[in-house]
Order: sequence, then C-alpha cells, then structure tokens
Amino acid sequence: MAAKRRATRPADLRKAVLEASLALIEEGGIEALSLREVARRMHVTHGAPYHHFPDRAAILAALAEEGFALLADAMRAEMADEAPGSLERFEAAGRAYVSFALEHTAHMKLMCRSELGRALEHPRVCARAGEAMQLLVDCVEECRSTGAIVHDDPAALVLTSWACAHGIAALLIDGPLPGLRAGEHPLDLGHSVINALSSLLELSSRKRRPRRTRRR
Amino acid sequence: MAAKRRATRPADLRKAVLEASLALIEEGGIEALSLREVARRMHVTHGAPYHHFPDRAAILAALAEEGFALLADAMRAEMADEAPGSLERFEAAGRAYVSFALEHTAHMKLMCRSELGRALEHPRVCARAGEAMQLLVDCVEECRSTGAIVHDDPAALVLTSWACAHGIAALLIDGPLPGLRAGEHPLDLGHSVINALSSLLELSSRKRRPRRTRRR
DNA sequence: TGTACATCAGTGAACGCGCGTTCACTGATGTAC
DNA sequence: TGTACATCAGTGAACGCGCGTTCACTGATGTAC
Repeated sequence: MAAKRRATRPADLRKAVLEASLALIEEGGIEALSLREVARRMHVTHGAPYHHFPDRAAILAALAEEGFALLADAMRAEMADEAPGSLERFEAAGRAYVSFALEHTAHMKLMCRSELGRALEHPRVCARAGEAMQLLVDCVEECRSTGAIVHDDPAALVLTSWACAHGIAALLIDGPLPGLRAGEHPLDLGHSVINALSSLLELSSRKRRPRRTRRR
Repeated sequence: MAAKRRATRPADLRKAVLEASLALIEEGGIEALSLREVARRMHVTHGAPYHHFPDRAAILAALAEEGFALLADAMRAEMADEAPGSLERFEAAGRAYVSFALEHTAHMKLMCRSELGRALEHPRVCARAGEAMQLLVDCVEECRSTGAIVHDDPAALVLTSWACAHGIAALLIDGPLPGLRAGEHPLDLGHSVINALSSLLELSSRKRRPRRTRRR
C-alpha cells in the first residue's frame, strides 16, 4: 500500500512544483503563488517542496529563467521561416513575442515584475533576458544591412519595436483593453499592432531608398 | 493634551490613507499595500481607516479612478500646447503618457493589473479609463482629417500608439530594461520611443501625400 | 450663556486565517561487500 | 543471495508572523432649545 501511495505522487516533484506554480500565477497573479497551495494541489505535505527549492523566491527565479528561454526559443522558431534581413523576419519576431505572451501569461508576469521576484538580480535570469533581446537587435541590424529598414537610430527602433510588442501584450493580459475592446480576439489585436508597425517601417523605408528594399 | 494628540493626526484621514497607500505601492507593489502598515505610517490605530473605506479593495478602486483621471488631465494639458490635428499634438499625447507613468508608478501599477484590484469592474473606474483612451482616438482622427497622418486602419494605429507608449513605460517601470540599459535616463528612453514612432508616421504619411502634411 | 443630546472618528482588544519556514522522523531505494 | 549501511524525499507537528476585519468603547465636536 506504500507503493500505491507512491504511485499517486508525481514522478518528478520539482517539475510538478513548477507546473503547479505556473497554474496558480496564471489564475491569481504572482502573489497568489503560495507554497502551501502548491503542495495541496500536488497532494503532498507542504514541507515536501523544500527538498527541491530552498524557498519561494527560488521557484520564481527558476520560472523566470525558463520563461526567457522559452521566449527566445519561440522567437527563433518563428523567425527561422523567414529570410534573414527581411521585414517578414522582423514581423515574425514581433508575432512570436505577442503569441508567447498570450500563451504564457504566467511566465510573462514573472518576467516583467521587478519588485516581486527580484528575478532579474539572478545572473542566469538576466543572461536569458539579454539573449532574447539580442535576437531583436540582430534582426533590426540585418534588416538595415539589406535596406529592408532605413532608420537613423537603430537603438531607438529596437526599443520602439520591443515597446510595441510588449505594450500590446501587457494591455491584453493585464490592462483595460479586454474591457474596452471586448469581443475581439486578443491574438488578432496583437498581430494587427505588429502589422501596423511593420507597414509603417516599410513605407518610411521605401520613401527614402525606393526600389532598394528586397521583398520575396 | 487631548488637543495636542489631535494635532498630530492628519487633518483629513481619508486623503492621508490614499497618500500612504500610494507610497506603499510605489515601494513594494500592490501586494505591499496593507491597511495595518498604512495605519502605522499615519500613527493611527489600524481600525481607523475603516471609517473612511469599507475595505482594502475600496482603496485600490479609489486610487485607480484617481489615476485614470490624472492621466487624462496630464494628456489634455500637454496636448493643449499643440495645434489640433498636428503630429506634434499626437507626440504630446505620447509624451504625457510616458511621463505620467514614470511619475506616478503606483497609480500605473494599479491601473493595469486586472487580477488584483478588480478595479476595472467598477463602472466609474472603467469610465475614466475610456475617457483617457478617447483622447488618443480623437487625436488620431483629427490628424487623419488634416492629413498629418495617412493610415488605412485608424483603430490599429490607435492601438499601436497606445501599445508603444504603454510598452516603453512598462518596460521602464517593471521590466528588464533598467537592468539592460543602465545609466540612461528612463524619461529620455521613453521620449525617444515616442519620437521614433512619430517620425515613422510622418515619413510614411509624407510618401503617400507629399506636401500635404501641415507642419508649423 | 448654559444644558442635553446626537454624531462622528479614533481606540484597543480580539477573532480567525493562511502563510513561510524549520525539524526530527520514517520508510523506501540504492550500494558495497 | 543476503546483510549492513547511506542516501534521499516526503511526513506531520510546530514556530511565529502579519494580515483583514469586527466591535464595544470613548471622548471631542456640533446642534437644538
């Protein structure tokens, strides 16, 4: 019967803790993450998780690191379908960001809430965040080298693109948008913002270097 | 001596509760708002605030309403300096949003965190939020009527502008940006994003309707 | 001017609650010989 | 194959804590006559 009890336990408690934590955060935000509730959901004593994480903050840090890694993977995957240096690739990066944010709201909340997790103080988390950002930086630079994007200040453009993608995601997840634009599919709204930014880039670049932009 | 004790109390406890709450939220996020800590800071018993607010949620709702009203006021004030229908007025709206967010981080956190305050379920809060959004909608419409902005899909453009302003504010307040771009003044980064978006709009509009855009 | 009463806002004790964390324990599993 | 031991992960009781909320109270202030 001991074996039977064992069988009902999750095979890998560490992984199960992370999953249950994500579910809690998704439902009620970061402050809804309680080790005791996590243990309760896993049908395990509330002391058990301490064999896998030193404390609550360690769970948040692990999830934040995971989140940034997943984001970078999602961006890479979506960008891989488009030619380097093309505006389509830039769009793909934005779409991937928005899609990731809407699909992984719990990760997103963790990744962008400095005062709570203090996750970005962990060097590994910070490195992962930089990795994701670098994908966008490189993408813009490639687009400038091919002429798909003409812009004086690439750093400002990177920031603007990131702000657009992050902003629409934040408005859709947390903000007043779902209330004010009820009935519209969040992902559609998100992608329409990416498209709008991309078309502005295309129009403004064409004007200054007509016929030089490469489009498939 | 009773009079002396009285003198040390805030003249208007309701107002003082709101101020102390803002300070707490600014320091540690919404979950750091505790009625007991608020009372402690006002040198008053923890039962006292209940004479002014029925519960914790009521404080959050009052602050959210105040926040949206302040945002709309700030946008109106900054926009008033520029001619209606000018791109400068559009920029002013964006600058005002970013400045407000950086100056009122506590209000901002409240206004954009659906799961905690549930503030947007209050009709008065929702009305205030709509009011602020309408300023941007009207501004874009005016710019289209003068030709300062040429764009097929004004709704997507409104959303994109809002996302840009909100996104850079969110990245600066909560996100990994301060870590990744340390040393730069947040407000400068914010305004550079607004400028970048505005210049994209100008370039893309000029191309399609050359010489028709009005600039002072 | 003085008295009686109502109202208001802060007091302080008490309630129950869920939380993070610690710790000695137990029983299952793996390993060395 | 069998024995002795070490390791590991979950148990369950206990700790102290701060919280939101309630409530009978008190004392100051305003009002009616």
